[in-house]
Amino acid sequence: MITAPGPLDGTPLDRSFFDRPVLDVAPDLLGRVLVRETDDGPIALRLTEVEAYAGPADPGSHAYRGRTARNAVMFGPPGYVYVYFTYGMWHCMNLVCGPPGTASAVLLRAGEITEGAELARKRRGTSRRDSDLAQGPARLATALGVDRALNGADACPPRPEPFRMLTGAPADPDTVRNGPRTGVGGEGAAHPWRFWIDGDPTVSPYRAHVPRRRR
DNA sequence: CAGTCGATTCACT
DNA sequence: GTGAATCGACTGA
Repeated sequence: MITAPGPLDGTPLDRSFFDRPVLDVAPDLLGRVLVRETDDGPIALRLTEVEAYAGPADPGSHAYRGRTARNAVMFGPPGYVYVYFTYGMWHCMNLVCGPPGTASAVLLRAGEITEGAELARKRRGTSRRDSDLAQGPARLATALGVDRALNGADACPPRPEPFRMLTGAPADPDTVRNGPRTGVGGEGAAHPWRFWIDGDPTVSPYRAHVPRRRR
């Protein structure tokens, strides 16, 4: 039996897609589809907001002070997933870009769940609006069931697990905007390396960096 | 080895 | 808009 193509079908992105300068890859990821497979079922996310982190020279990047146990995946080959744990509660997910050693990555900040919204809502809370399911990097990771166990996972695997990236429908460059990265302070705030699809309801609100108050 | 603070989110006012 | 939650990586002594 032949079924119509759905959001889970499509051409997987080749690893070479990620083997380019991160500032080229980041805007090119908008509109493309990340598929996450688990025992609970598949879920598909159309990316609407990302941020580029450009290696050891980027003051906003985890790679800024060189390689550590946490950021080691960033220093490896492109097309792999870098997951970190933050604020004692949340996970955020990146895709490594550029040749090995470049230590660049794209933070996946927001997207539209195009398949598996029921599963996402089970993870995120039953009363969530659709546009809120993956509106923010930690919400996105939660919706996809991503945690540190997936740090280093292949986003371009021979078999479609645990992730695959599909070409999707790349965003029209005329609709792509860019500006400073959310929550990034210091020197890193100067770089306008946040990219999003203008007017998309799933894009998260911009917030400037706020230094934590002393207790 | 103790102090600091984070690529955040949520509840509450 | 403000503050709490919550923990571990990183820093510098």
